[in-house]
Amino acid sequence: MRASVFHVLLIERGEDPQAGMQALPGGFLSNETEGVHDAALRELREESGLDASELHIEQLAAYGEVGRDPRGRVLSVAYMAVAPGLPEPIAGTDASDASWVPVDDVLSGRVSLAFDHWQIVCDGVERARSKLERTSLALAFCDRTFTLTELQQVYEGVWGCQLDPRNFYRKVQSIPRFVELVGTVRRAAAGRPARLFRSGGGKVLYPPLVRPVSSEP
Amino acid sequence: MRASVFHVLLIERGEDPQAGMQALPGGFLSNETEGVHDAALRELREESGLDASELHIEQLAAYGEVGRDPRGRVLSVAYMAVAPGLPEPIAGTDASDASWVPVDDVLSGRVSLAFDHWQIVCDGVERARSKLERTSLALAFCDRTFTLTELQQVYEGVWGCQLDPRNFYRKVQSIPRFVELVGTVRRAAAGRPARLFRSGGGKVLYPPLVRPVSSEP
DNA sequence: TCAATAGTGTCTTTAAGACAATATTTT
DNA sequence: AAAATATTGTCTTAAAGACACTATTGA
Repeated sequence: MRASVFHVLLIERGEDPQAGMQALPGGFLSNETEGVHDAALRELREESGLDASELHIEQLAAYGEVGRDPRGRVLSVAYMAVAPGLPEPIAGTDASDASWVPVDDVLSGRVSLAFDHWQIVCDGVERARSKLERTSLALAFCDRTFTLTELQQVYEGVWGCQLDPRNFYRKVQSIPRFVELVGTVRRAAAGRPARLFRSGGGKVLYPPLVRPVSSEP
Repeated sequence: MRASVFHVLLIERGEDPQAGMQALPGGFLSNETEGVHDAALRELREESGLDASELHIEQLAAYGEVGRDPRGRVLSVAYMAVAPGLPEPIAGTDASDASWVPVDDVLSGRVSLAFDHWQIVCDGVERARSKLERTSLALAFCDRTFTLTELQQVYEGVWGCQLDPRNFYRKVQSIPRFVELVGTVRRAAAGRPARLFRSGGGKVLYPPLVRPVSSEP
């Protein structure tokens, strides 16, 4: 299996301002009885067809400086949802404007985004990188059961570095309540079958899994 | 010198809703030409007399669930400013409704707050505790020059734990670009004068200064 | 010289980093 | 048997934790 790549879901804007640009899915709060969290779920569903109610989702920050949107001082509350590898959005549906883009292409500017969405992606990526160290967030990138190789690929993909599998195995299994062995095994195309793990229930990693220094230049 | 205590600035609300309750300083955005960051500085100045433009200030999060404010779905964008020990707000001024309250009194519920401000304080405290590990945020709690004892008291006060001064001295001075010796010395009432340090310019602590496990039960 | 505070040194334990070898599967 | 992947183990180095002692001041 090749290495996992950390992607972000983008849509192509259909309307001005910035029609045709790539952007994060989003929209405006509806009526007064909708909280910001629900609005985030609704907008994601409307624009990409994804239901994040079963995913890890957390608020990133609010963006409300003047000039970030030509319509005036628009206040955006950004959320980050985390999911394991998902299928491509299906053309011809509600989600046909959506696509998964490697975060590196966004961070580096190879894909440019509308408004200040580049900054929002940066903040989200840094949030994810940081929480991988001290929380079990990495499991949100995995299915309910997973192999340690898959878990390692999450860390490598998000941190953008290579980790030694032997040291990773030892470290991960030494953190109390991080992962827990389930009896079964996953059979791959070739090679020795991998043992399956699930969450050990712990939310805080202690001692933390500290990323190598190279990750932030 | 006795241990430092981590405080939060609260005001007594003068108007309904929740008149008379303790609350975080805040208010509404003014006109369309004011960004959220500037609004935070303005409200802090108006309600407490503090000028945070020279302080460390960062956004915490946005709070916008229904039911958090009786006036409807009010969206609050919370900011956290960090300062070294400050004088008591002076009675008879704009700031006379403001006071410094130990965060423990808020977290424990001994002092109860209006709206969902308890949650906001919790989030801010956790943000500070967490950033002390991997960033030089602790220096924002110190004057421009400081002693290592003072720095240790910041960590102890924010984390709510005791640290061994010998291990702390060694650890702090081993982190590249964290602190830097300045030639001079601070003379206290009694005892050996302490060497003064200043920021070493680094913003990221690597290796991190990990808090002991007891801090989060 | 005593009380108070600052700072250094040493030993032990634990975790991280760098490696090589063995195990279990499919083809 | 060969290729592919998973897993375990060892040695070295670095960091954390637990200690006791020395240094420099004011009273």
